[in-house]
Amino acid sequence: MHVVLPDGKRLDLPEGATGAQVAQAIGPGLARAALGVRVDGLVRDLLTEVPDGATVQVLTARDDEVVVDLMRHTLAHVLAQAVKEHLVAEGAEPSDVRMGIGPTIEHGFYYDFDLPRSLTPEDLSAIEDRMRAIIAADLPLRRFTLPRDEALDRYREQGDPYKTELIQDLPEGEIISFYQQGEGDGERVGFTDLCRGPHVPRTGVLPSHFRLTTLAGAYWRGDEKRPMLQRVYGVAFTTAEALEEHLWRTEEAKRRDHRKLGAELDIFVLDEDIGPGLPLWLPRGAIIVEELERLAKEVEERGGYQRVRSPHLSKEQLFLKSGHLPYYEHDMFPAMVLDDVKYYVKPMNCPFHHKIYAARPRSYRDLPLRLAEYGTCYRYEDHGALMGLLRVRSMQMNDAHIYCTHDQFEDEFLKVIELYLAYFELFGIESYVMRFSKHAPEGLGQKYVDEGELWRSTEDMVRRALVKGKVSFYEADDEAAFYGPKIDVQIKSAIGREFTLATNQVDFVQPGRFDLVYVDEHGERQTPLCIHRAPLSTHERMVGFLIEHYGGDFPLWLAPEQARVVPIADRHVGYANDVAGALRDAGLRADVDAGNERMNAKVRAAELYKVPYIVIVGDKEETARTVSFRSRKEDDRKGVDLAAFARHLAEQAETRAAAVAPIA
RNA sequence: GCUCGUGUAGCUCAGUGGUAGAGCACUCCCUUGGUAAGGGAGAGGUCGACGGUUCAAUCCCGUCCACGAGCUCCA
Repeated sequence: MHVVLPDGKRLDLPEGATGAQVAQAIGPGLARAALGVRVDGLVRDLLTEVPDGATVQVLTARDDEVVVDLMRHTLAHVLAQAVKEHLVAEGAEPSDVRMGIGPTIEHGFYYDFDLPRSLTPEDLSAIEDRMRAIIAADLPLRRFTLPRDEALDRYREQGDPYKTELIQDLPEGEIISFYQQGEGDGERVGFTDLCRGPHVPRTGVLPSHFRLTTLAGAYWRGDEKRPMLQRVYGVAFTTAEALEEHLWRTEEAKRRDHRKLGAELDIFVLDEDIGPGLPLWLPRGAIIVEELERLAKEVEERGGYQRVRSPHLSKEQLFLKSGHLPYYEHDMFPAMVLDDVKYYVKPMNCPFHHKIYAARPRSYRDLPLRLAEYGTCYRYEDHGALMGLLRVRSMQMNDAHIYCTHDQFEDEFLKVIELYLAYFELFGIESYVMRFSKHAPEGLGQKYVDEGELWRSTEDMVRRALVKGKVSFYEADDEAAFYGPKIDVQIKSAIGREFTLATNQVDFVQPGRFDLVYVDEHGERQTPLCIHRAPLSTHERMVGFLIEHYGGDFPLWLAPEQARVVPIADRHVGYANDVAGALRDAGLRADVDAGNERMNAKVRAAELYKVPYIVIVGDKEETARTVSFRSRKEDDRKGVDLAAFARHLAEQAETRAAAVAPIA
């Protein structure tokens, strides 16, 4: 057999040659440095046979970004071996230490275990020490294969339900590969794992720049009905600098965490007496929410939306009609019973808007009808899912429902997408992913209304609209709403957790259930389509996200306190009040710090509060009717005309400017 | 909801089987200072809640609640 090298040279090899033999044939130096191979573009390890005629490139430590994944994968096995050693050393039976899966993830790896006892954070450092010892021992990895039946017997004999199940899910006749590192030798246990690979050739090449980070529970195969395993997470890098940088970034992210900044900047609080997931907006937070609403109202007014208002409660029958009961009941607060009638707090505004649509006959001339309301909804989210403002139980939706004909759908749907893209541009949101969330046929009648044909045709319609609008997106099965497919905009929080921000959903179900109709140009009664949209998400989640996005350093229009005037001495308080008054007259939020403190302390306090403009006034300013300021937005200035300064800030705020031009 | 962890003053955190401390913040007094902490005094806590063990519990045990990490779920 032969392989082709990247430079086009042909290399003849004995039958069944592995990646290691390719490296050896090229040269002994390369053989020592080799960590893996790239076979026809795919990363493989040195232990696996290469196919005849393949193009093979030998990978070394220089191929950092590729081999780091091989290393992480092998580190997961080393972790598993270390955990096994750790527990066997304290007397556990080796067969009681069961392994789930141990894949590579972004920045590192994890491994899931079913163990005779719970691991504690103290165990982690002991396990880490054992991992380092395994690396120091430079154990060679050995790859071998077994036919599916033999592999199955092997794990059945060991009474291992997890690996048995994994193999059972592989197709009949499949050859199963295993990786083994080390032989049984005193306290060192040999470790063999069912694994597809690829791995580095020996543990000695693994970097010491790794750290076990967290201990957590994880359901076997991600299924909440199945046993919960113990998951150990680790991060690993090829250099100490990369590890340090990662740990530093993690710390930095914590400083941006909206829960921390939200408390420091007095934006919101959560109170035990009120309940989990029910945030209180402090005055400063309320300002941010109201600025967002002001923006949305302006934009929607231009977009032909009409504002409506609806109650927080309704009788059961409304939600039976809408289909929220039973499809959505799990997420609703339980009913309250009054005079033998059940009332529910609303989890969504749509049924109310449908009733507003139905409040009078509609003609095709009324469509598209766009009804907007930032209604407060309540959803009974799982305790464990709650997170600051990003996942709450009381939320104000940036909601609207667009009723339109099938012909109008594409246009309206794309207009909504354009709307939230315009918002993202305003906020400077660049890293997001559009997810086209579709149903899963097996969920029909359970998670999704049982209308298979309608689901398919609606999804096709959405896909056509997206393609026509040249929007880049990916498709995700089993992520739709119960009433139809949707577009979700996925973003990441400061600490890296992914969640949905904006959403745009199609509803082909509820208009029919509510007998919503319009009379078309032929006098026929037709059922409209409904688009649910929340381009600013919920105001809770949006503010939570924006706090992190800006690191608390809001653009002027969103800043709760836009300017703080600091008088240098008590005799300047009068003029400081004049300055604040002039700014307020210009429509700005400005305060005077008249407290009994030195100016330095006041400047510091304002800086910590991230006030965009700190205005300093003393004798010079008072005499000349000017201000001096330091700003988070532009260069510091002294002796600026007060009226010009007020105009400068007012213009920034009115235009919702991100960048600031200097004062003319 | 599940697994693990945490819970002491408004915040950040010490601490002990004999009912508690620091720094910052807060209040008052002195200081009137030109761009990130001037000085002093004072006030502030049922040590998350409820049970149990004990002569005695903030500390040990149990249950619950809240929060955190992750899983599941989701705007």
